[in-house]
Amino acid sequence: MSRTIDPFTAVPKYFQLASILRQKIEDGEWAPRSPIPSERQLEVLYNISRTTIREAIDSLVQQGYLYREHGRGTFVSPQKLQKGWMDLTSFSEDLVKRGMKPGQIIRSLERVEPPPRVLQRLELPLGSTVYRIERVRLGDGTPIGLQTSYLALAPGQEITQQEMEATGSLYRILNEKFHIIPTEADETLEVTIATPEEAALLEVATGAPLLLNERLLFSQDRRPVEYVKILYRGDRYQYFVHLKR
Amino acid sequence: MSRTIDPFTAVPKYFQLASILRQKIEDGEWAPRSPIPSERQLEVLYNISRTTIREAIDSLVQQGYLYREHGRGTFVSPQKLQKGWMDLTSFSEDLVKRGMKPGQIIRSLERVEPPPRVLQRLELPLGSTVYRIERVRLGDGTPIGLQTSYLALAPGQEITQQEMEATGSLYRILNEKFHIIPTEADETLEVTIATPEEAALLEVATGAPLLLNERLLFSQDRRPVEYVKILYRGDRYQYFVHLKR
DNA sequence: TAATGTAACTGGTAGTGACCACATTACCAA
DNA sequence: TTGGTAATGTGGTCACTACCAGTTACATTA
Repeated sequence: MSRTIDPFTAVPKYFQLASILRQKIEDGEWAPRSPIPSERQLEVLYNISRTTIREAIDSLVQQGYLYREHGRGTFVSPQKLQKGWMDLTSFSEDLVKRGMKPGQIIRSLERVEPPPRVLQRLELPLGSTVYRIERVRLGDGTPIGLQTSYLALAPGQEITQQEMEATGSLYRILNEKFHIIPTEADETLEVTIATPEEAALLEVATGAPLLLNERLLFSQDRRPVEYVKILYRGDRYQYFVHLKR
Repeated sequence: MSRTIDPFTAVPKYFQLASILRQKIEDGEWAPRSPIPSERQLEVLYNISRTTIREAIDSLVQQGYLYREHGRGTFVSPQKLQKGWMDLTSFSEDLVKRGMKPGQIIRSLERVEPPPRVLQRLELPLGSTVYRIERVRLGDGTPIGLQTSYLALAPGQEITQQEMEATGSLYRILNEKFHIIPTEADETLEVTIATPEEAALLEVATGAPLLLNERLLFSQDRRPVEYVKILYRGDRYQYFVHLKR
């Protein structure tokens, strides 16, 4: 891990500095609620202008690593060890955190013409086709959720079952293969009752209470990318979000 | 509505500019996905340095009003008309958006010694007292949710029933009276079953499915401020979040 | 002793000037 | 027509400078 700034690399200095500072925080070198060196001290320490220092600190404040107090200093946030929200809404990571082994059964993976409601959400013209992925999500081998994803991929942009099984993460495929970086999402949650079909797949009684989670994912430029509907077993799942403003 | 920058006010120029730009976006003066004037043009238009221009634009990008494209320009985000998340997690605002009239019955409002689990969440020593507010939330006059808030207020920091009824918003009181600005929150949602007492208050059958929402609110410096538990009627409530990363 | 004021910190705001990296366009040559 | 290329306009990065606005500690004063 670099402890000094390399002025010759293509990596911006503010980014390098932010990495160095983040490292010190994560290593526990700076304790929570303790002040980091003042901006003018950092100026001397790393031989960087205050403009750049502030840019680095700004980004860490934004990410929740630091907080500022006018006239007093900049302090280390008591960290909750949480990564970005994408990790948290990633089903697999989520389960691992709860000490369960994630798994999935891919029920279907194909290009389809979805219900008009889905097209409307994805802001696509009527008659468009999208990629649909139906999965049963497992925790320690037993069903936990029933997930249907609709991806706004142009014809020609395809995902194979091998890719899904190899990476396991749909978001990694979106990122690496199609250069789509999800940045925002709208989610709703409500309670519903299991239909006979859903009950069978989730191995619960018909009429059992379920948690219904719908998500609309947006990319960098705010274009809708994915519409997902997930039905969770009410007795085996707890939804978690971390909100920042 | 200020359409020009006042250099003499205490309000920072970047903030004034951000307000002006936000206004133009909200008024629809600039269409979604259309470019706003370039940073160099704004420099001339408002007689402000590019440093300040960028600071204003940065904040609007952060808030989701604009997005940048390197080499092309800065563009208006297709807005979903959503304010900050605090407004959305505010029960009243939430209901209004759905076309219902919000209401509440304050069942109790007092300083108590809460269960140890609550103290632990609020990072307070055993034996501490907190402010507890129990409310029934109404939509169009009928019960929708059962809310219990625990506030980490020091003895002496009190809230009166009149204040609660006058402002209606707990967060406004926190902000204006105690200068506490909530900036982050952890929330969980899960499905539960109504106990007889809960069923009576919510006017549903015992055993009816409910949506249980727990929230831990943090202030600027990441100190836990409020722990809330809300039980929603499963048939009358849908939880909504907007996520950014 | 207690009040107070001031100096020396902290982060916050703002301007200027320079150069880099990327995208688009117009134009020219093959 | 095609393909390269240079000009130009965009946001991205960085340095240096100046002053404002809170906070704190300590010396001074009443």
